[in-house]
Amino acid sequence: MPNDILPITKTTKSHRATGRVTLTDVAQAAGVSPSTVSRALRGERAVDPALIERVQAVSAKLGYVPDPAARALASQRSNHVAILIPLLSNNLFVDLLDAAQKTLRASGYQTLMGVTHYDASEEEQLLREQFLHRPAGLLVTGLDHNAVTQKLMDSSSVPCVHLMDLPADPQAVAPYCVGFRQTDAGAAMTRHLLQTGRRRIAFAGAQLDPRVMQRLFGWRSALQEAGLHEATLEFLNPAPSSLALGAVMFEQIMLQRPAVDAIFFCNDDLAQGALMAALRRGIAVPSQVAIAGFNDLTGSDQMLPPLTTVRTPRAQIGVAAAQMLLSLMRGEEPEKAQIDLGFDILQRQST
Amino acid sequence: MPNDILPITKTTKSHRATGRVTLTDVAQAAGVSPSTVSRALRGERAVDPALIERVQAVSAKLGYVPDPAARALASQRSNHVAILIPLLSNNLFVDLLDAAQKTLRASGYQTLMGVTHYDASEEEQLLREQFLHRPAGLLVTGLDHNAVTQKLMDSSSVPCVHLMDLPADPQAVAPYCVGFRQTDAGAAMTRHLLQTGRRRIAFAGAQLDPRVMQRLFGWRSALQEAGLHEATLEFLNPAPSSLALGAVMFEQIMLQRPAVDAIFFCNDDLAQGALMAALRRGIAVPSQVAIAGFNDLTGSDQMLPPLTTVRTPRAQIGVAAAQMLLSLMRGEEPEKAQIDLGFDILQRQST
DNA sequence: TGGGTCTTGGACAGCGCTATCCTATCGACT
DNA sequence: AGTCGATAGGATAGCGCTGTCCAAGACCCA
Repeated sequence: MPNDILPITKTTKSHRATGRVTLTDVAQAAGVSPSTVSRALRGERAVDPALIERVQAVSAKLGYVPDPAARALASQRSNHVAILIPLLSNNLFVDLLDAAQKTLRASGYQTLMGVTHYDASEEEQLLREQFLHRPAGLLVTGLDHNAVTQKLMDSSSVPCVHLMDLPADPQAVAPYCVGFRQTDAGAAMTRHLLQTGRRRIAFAGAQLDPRVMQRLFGWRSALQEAGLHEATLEFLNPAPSSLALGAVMFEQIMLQRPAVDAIFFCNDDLAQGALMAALRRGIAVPSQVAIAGFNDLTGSDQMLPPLTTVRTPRAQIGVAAAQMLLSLMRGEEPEKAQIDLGFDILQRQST
Repeated sequence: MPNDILPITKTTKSHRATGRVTLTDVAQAAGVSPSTVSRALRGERAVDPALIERVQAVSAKLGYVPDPAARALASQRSNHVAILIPLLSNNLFVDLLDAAQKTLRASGYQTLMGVTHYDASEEEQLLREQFLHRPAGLLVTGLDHNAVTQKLMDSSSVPCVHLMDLPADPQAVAPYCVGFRQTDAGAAMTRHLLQTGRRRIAFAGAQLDPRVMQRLFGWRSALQEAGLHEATLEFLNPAPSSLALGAVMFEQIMLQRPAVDAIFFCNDDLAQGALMAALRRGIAVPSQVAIAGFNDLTGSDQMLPPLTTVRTPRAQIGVAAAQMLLSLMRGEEPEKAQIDLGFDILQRQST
């Protein structure tokens, strides 16, 4: 024999170096080609029912699990869904994330979370990073994005659903979105306060993100309608909202405009802080001043007095948006491109 | 010519079908081999500094971005880090997630979040799913896992850091973990209450996860030390903690044991709910009964009276655990396998 | 000056899948 | 019977990287 040098023996020639059970292993064990296994397992194209069953049995016996990385590389798409939210420190978004994540996972998708901190350039950067993973879909908060972000989304062909907001013009050929009309909600709460006989209704807003601004616009239009709007009743602070800030804003308002008879806070944490401050100062709520919040965050029903607020369907938004995205990812056209989940005025004792 | 059939013309033979700028494109443009580009960009092995610079310049000019899926497939590891937390509805874990996620992202890692709902089999299932993505590292809450989960982690060779808890025996050849001693914290708060002259100190716990139980043990041992422990002072409820539950438990305790002079709640949301209930009932805090909480959640300083609680370093835990994981993923051995970040008793007016 | 080590670049073979093309078989209809 | 189309399986070529092996040159010391 010319070949006197022993060939390097592959000790386990039937096994991959990685030790992983591959599609090929299943194919060999089932006596079919890898293509067939791939098709049988994915339900792609027509495969003989008996074969499908055999392949599934073999693959279960061997404990085969498809490799997402190989899949992503070969098919140019992954089972990731990116979700961009502004903050993790606002329960509102956490509820949204929780609901969306749960719904997507039930359909086999992995959620990639990104926190934008209300920063357009951070949003852009996050989107770029997420797109590298070839997400199958995208969930993004709000409708306002900078031009580059918008272009990234438009040119990517990744299905995208927007959360929380609805476009001002319902007729517009708009993106897919699930939410409610923030402006209407702001106006509705203001009208509720008017109905309870209030006449000097202040608006207290923090963070000043687009949704807060829309609530402000709603408040304005309702007051203008009633002929009661004054610019000096607007108290805006760009800092993130919190109980502590609510307390501070409350005291500031009572100092500057002692005659206000209602304050509409743009978020419940502010309103909760205000309620606590009122308690400390001995200011009677609602007899001296009514206090209203927004979002019905946890604890608002436990306040003294319990807080009147706007109940917003954030968990439902998360679920509905995820479901819409799921159908888009299946290549279907959802029944409605825009879903308005509405809101409720939750009247409690603070107004 | 025998070949009278025109060959299918590759219209853009220099471009990939996907249109993506690949490593090979960069290599050609820079006049080097793909291997060299790969090495230059990753800082792997020694490459001529001048070459590195040229490759970087070319790659920046072409806008090259490595494909994570291809990378994961070829190298058998990804830039994902899996993080398992029990709940998203407890701010404690959200803070942890936020901090860890931020730290990891700064080093180029993508966070894959998993929510276990305190369910061992869900934890196991999540871990299996996450492992498919070949995470570079794993962050997991607590030290208690079922046998299968433990085996999965042990046999995976994925570096893993445990959050929040420390093993009872500091000498044990233990896993990597960052947290503080829950038992000590429970005992410390109890001793604080004893120091303020309280003698009938109840413990109110919800959720009853391992950390709550350790706080309970701390409370027990401190009271036993003082000869003041009674089993009937323990009020435990497996429901998730919330303000509403805190209010209910408070009223229940005041009804069953009207003579208690202090209640130590296992979490601030319970304590906050209790404080609100006391306010509604006109029960004086702290003169009739002192109330203490745990975790210093947002709003505890705004209560009436402000809540005495244990400040726990959850954000720091997230950061430190992420940093420890980063060094493990670099293949380094961290200075300490266990980091105790301690806690503070935050005395406010409720005790 | 000769052999050894160290350094640096390239060639090449996959990683585990999917998509595309191709072939064989079957039935139906002219 | 012959042609056509539809159906179901297989062969093959990548997807875009990395890890391993190899070779060429630089460097060093005796």
